[in-house]
Amino acid sequence: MPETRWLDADEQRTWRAFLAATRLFFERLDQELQADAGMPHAYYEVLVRLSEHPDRAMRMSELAECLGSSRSRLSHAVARLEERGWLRRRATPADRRGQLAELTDQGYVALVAAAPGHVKGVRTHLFDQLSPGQVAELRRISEAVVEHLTPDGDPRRSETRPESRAGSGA
Amino acid sequence: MPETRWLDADEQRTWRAFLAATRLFFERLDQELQADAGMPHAYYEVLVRLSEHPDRAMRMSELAECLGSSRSRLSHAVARLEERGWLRRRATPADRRGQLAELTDQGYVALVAAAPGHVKGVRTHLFDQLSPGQVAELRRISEAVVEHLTPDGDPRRSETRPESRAGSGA
DNA sequence: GTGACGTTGTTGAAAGCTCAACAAACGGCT
DNA sequence: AGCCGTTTGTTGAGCTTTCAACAACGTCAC
Repeated sequence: MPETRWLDADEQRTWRAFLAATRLFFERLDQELQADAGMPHAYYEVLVRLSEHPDRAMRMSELAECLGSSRSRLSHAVARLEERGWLRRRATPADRRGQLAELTDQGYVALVAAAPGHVKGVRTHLFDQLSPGQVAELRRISEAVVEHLTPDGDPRRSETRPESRAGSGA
Repeated sequence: MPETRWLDADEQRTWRAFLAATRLFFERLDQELQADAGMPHAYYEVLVRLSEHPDRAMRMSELAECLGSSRSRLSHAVARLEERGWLRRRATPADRRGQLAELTDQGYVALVAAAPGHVKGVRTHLFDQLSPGQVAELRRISEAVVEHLTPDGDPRRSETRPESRAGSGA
């Protein structure tokens, strides 16, 4: 086994700052969303992705993949969201294994109500704290990490274009 | 209520890349740590902080603060870690409310065993994917976000210096 | 068609986190 | 001393995530 290359003082500081920043940021975002809209960020993302897709419906597996979620997690989440009436499940036409998750009108309303506060949080706690150059660099950094951690041929990479913009923004 | 400033296409792309990167990265780190050392990253951090402190012991409240954790979360975590024999709780000398969390030898051994694999993960999945300039920028970005989200007078900001380096590295 | 293998989605249990409520102890004030 | 507000740490319930197991279906070779 090769010798361990420990983090030097600078790297250590970067690493801890990164840990603190992401933790503080995502916790804050989650708290705000929970308080304002009664849902965790993970659920919000489900609604967003559905709202951007034709018919506001998507196959479970496709949805899981573009969210970077496990099938199990999505299954549980969709069950909860269905209880609240924010989406419903339907069978797929061609594949009898498949399930479609479809956003309901009620779910769309909940999304539209939640979106402004959420976008405001993202701006206030992230973008507004950075210079334009830092935003650009953050994107390159993020894309490098995603590229590294994404298995080849993963469709997630080409799913990043904005689709319809209906009631989302984040 | 002021008009919502939605994310434009560029911001949207940055935001989604950032989401994907942090999710992929932290999930991977957690999986590796769970597989190699049988603990989630949150627990690993507890052991690290204790190992860096004099006597390998810290007050619960201080520990919670420097970890950016709620007292409740820490309490549950410490209970679990105590069950495994990786730390123990002791009363504090001067304050009868206080509890000290103290790393055991067994806990130290577990930490030393886990550290190399963890540091390797941090390098492989983060630092090695970035140029030196990007690492520096990531630090500035992170520190800006931390500064923004940290209540004034929060001691966390001055807790970032490397203490002893004993068996940690991350 | 049959069989082997991969895919899809769900389920239940265990683990971790959040939140609100709480008891115990501290500190300052009168 | 007594009182009041604050701090400390814990607890239990509820919720989300993980993990392994599973049933149902599709696909491909034969």
